[in-house]
Amino acid sequence: MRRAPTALSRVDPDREQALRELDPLTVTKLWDNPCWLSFRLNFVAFRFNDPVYRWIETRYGLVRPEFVALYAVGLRDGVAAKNIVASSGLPKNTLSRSIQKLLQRRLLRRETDHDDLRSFVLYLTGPGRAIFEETMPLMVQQQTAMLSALSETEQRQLCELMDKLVIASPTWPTDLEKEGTAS
Amino acid sequence: MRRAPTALSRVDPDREQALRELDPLTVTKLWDNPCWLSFRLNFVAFRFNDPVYRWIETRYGLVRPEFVALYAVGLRDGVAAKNIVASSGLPKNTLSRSIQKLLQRRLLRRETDHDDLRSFVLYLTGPGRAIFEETMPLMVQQQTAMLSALSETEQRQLCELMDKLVIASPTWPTDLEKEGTAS
DNA sequence: CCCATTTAGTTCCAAATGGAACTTGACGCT
DNA sequence: AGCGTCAAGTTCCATTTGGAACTAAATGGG
Repeated sequence: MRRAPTALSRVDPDREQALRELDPLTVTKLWDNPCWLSFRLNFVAFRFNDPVYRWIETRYGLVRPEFVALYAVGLRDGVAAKNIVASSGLPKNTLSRSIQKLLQRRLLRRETDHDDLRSFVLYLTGPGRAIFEETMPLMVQQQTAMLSALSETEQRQLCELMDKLVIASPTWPTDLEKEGTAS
Repeated sequence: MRRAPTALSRVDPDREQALRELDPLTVTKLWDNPCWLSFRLNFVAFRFNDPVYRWIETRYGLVRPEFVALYAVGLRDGVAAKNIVASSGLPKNTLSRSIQKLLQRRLLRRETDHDDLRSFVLYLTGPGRAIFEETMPLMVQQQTAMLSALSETEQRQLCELMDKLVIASPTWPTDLEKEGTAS
């Protein structure tokens, strides 16, 4: 149960380089960790998220859940808070507050949903869309930089593999459970 | 700039199923989002992290940064707080507190590092290791469940692709920057 | 058609978080 | 050696977070 599947053996100058630049514990978590998947996912995701959210914060004064909401509405006009909650994993009171702040700053606009009077439908205002459109290319640029270590073929492979995982996700357990493995 | 690279076209019953079970905004973020990579990474990582941390919390009363610390020491005896900070992205005061709590609960033990008297070297106690060893198989089980949608070959591919990304990571920009792309 | 249950969003408040300043030790540089 | 800068870990405190209770609307039996 000790090691990750990727062979650590091959003599590879890039790998040597990476091993030298990364903290020894990080190296352990990446290559000597039975849970290699989650740590690598989190690691790569963090290297995307962290610059993005820091930039958004310093540039627009929007904190993470606020940008999550703005970005969601930017992708899909007319969503409701419940959709952002479902798609982000953030608690609904956090998102409620974030949306309030975006409404106050006139980056978002909302109308009551005539099919469900409890609910509101959200839209970007002009300034809101301006932020979205200024940020998107930078995010894509960061993604491109991160993917540039992979060939075109490998990029497509990665996309397809992630795709398969995501499609299978409804079948995954939502709770850890001790299996009834006797003995 | 609108869509993700994965073809949405193919008639695929599993995909149909997934599209029906997921929130429409989630579907947009996954398949109609120029930043498909980060969202898929975050999505899959969340589906691992969330059950794990909820279980740890209800079972042992350890909150996320506490378990991060315990797990790190479990993987690599004798690390210091600074290593956990570097490898986790959590702020150092948060980890300082988490380690204090683990010390109080006698799940961790520490000695001053004789090579650097500012620093402490951390070890798991018996009860600490018991938690680590009880949790690890459940985490591996969750990972196995999540990977079971992929064939052996695909699992190896994914591992290798993530590997390449991680190895390239030291070259990635740590800040978003407007490129000087004229016109 | 009414009442019990669920759902969208908000409010409350105790607890967690994280930036900044601080303490103590290490590391260079002359 | 002596001194300025840097690093490991802690403490302080204003802000953010998120569980739980709440309001109002929808849903679904009987």
